Amino acid sequence: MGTSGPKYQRIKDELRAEVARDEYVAGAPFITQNQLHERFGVSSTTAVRALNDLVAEGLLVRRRGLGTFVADPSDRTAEPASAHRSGVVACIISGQGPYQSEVLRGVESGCSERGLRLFFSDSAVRMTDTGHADHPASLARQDQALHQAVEDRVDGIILYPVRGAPDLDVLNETAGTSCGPSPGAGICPAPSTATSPWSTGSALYRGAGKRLPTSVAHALGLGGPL
Amino acid sequence: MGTSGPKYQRIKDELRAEVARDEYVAGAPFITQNQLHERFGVSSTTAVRALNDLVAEGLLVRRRGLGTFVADPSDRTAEPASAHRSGVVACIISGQGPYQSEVLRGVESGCSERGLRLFFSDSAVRMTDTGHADHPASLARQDQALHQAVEDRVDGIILYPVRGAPDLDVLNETAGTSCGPSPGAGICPAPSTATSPWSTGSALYRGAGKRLPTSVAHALGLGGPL
DNA sequence: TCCAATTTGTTCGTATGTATT
DNA sequence: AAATACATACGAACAAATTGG
Repeated sequence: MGTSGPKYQRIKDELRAEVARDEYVAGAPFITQNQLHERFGVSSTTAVRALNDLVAEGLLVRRRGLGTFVADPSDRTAEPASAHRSGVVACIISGQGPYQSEVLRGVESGCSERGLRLFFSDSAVRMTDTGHADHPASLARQDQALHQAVEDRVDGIILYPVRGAPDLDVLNETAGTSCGPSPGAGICPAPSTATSPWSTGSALYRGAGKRLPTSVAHALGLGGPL
Repeated sequence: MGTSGPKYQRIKDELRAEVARDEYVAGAPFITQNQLHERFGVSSTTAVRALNDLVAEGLLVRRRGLGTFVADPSDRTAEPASAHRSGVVACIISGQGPYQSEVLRGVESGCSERGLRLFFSDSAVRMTDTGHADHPASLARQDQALHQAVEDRVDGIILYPVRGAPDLDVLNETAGTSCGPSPGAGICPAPSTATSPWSTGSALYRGAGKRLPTSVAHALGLGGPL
């Protein structure tokens, strides 16, 4: 299955990404709720909920008897997007041991030097007694944090991922979405030392060819340039 | 009555009117979706829709397992609403030792539980060699972080202040400013055990009489209610 | 004008999952 | 452990609006 969370959320994410990727023309017919229900294998109720949520967001317009359309960009609430920098970087870390604290300190100082604000969240969820990590729950929180970061239109995401859970799908999807109208936002994978490009620590940075600030990269244990 | 139209619309109108008539107390239990479904003779789906719409309007708050409540009057500005509540809390900590990490973890988890995003910044500046704190510089960073938090219109500020530097002036000033249009933002000082109200750990929270979520307060080592 | 097809709008009843007390 | 209450999801049905024959 996809990643996590409610179906209507995933549908919303997917559609948002597609609209951001300019796969639809404003004013042109979008998709019917029946197409949605077939394509995602959900009930009509769920499809309708996703569409209505996106209408509430101002992304779509639905006209009874006609269909569902992509809203006029002018009507879409203030999305200069690529031009405007939020000045915020999200840092999503799993766990708060000594090493993670070190990483966080480095990230904080790197952001502070550049006048960036820092969203911090910890995706680790520990089982009450054992102290062990609860991986499924942590993964869910990681996904949720990524999702929120995208919705907040952060300029960059520093991700210290949940152990042993690369989950490239979410990341790619996130990258596609966060990009918005600006072309070529890149995923900067960790260096080749890592087996998975996401297993050590990685960074998404918004904008074409944008590189992660070196001090931040260094804090993540990524020696070389990304 | 019977203003024609959808049932969920009529339910919304009725509930809106009742809230406006002050028939419910903010924070007090409102109605369950089951009560709605009985009282209006509609299905649960319809009741849920009405309630969720009112949540989107900022009039109600629903908490799973608890119930549906009337939102804080300060939070519902009758407008699209999202502009007023940022859903962000700033956490300004000095230093990142084991204890600070513990505090930060608690704050993060408290915020996460409530769907709040967390601005994190560390005001400690270490002298390159000694490892000692540079107090004047740290104080400056703390002030700057406070001001930025105010400018960002965060909903709350968690402050673990620079050691031995209460500096009530800035804090009071911050409190006054952070209030913005909403009157009576309060400073919630630490309990009497502390010599200075700001020496242990304190919290600003936006809105009149607003209290810090207990789990966050607990993470700050503030046992009792603020 | 009427009809038929398409598409959204609303509502129903039920079921299951999850969080809180 | 049980009761309560919200969260999500399903599938079906009918109503209302639009378009084109």
